[in-house]
Amino acid sequence: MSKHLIPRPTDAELEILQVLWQRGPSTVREVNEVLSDRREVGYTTTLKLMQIMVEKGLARRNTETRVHVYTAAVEEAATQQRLLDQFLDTAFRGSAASLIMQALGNHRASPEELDEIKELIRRMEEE
Amino acid sequence: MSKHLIPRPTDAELEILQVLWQRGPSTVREVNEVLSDRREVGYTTTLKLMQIMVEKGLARRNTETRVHVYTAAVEEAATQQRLLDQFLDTAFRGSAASLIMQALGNHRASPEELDEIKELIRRMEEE
DNA sequence: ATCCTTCTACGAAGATTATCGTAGCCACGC
DNA sequence: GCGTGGCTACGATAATCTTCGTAGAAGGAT
Repeated sequence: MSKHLIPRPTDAELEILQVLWQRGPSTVREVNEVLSDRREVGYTTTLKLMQIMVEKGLARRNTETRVHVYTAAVEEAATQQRLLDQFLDTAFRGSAASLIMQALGNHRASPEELDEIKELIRRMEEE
Repeated sequence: MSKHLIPRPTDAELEILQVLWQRGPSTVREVNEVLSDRREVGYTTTLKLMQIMVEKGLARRNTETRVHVYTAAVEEAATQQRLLDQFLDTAFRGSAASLIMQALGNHRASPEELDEIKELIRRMEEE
């Protein structure tokens, strides 16, 4: 709504944002069905959360049709960046390198992804 | 206390864990002074949190001396790993590569750190 | 001994999250 | 035209987190 300041999404809100980012504009039912695949969650729970997200400015909705359609109002990359910055501070005392080492060491990355990362490092070293 | 399950530390708890990891065994006053450098926080607030952390199994304390000395009861690396796993899921849909790309792209890493990361990638590719 | 400081213990309040029940609305099928 | 199913709105609740006030014990200084 008001242009004030869009707050950091909570965990449940982030879960919903992920669905909106992936599917694009969606109804409550559609989002709820995606969430329900992973865990049990009531329809009105999802509805309420999405209404709150509109209030907070995290999502928009079109109320012209009877069944409202919701859209993410924040960008995926920008949101991830914000969350990452904060996570880096609180969990890794700001050391990006040590976070990267942990992430690399414990999660499978495909050869293509490794190539991408190497390429990025190469470009960074050229400065 | 009980061996049950040690929960994920909250933000405030993590902040305290950081201090314990960095300083080693510390009193409430010592921890509170470190925190106070960053933001205003009452002494009894820190005390209460540290007491709760003992209950949860996140910290231990020695009550033999009048002034209790607290120690982290969870390992830094293991805790970071747990937090990272969860963060990866909720914020990056589990894609470690995309998290790494974001982290690399937006946070300065020293040439030495880049070398370390390259070395790790090299070792991963040898499999 | 008494006062002052510093500590721990405890309870409680306020904020935030997540959850859902209930009520009411609306369209469509019959 | 009426009921049924699916939708939104709203309020309430429970759990969790964070914060701090107050009380009482324990030393140390005078």
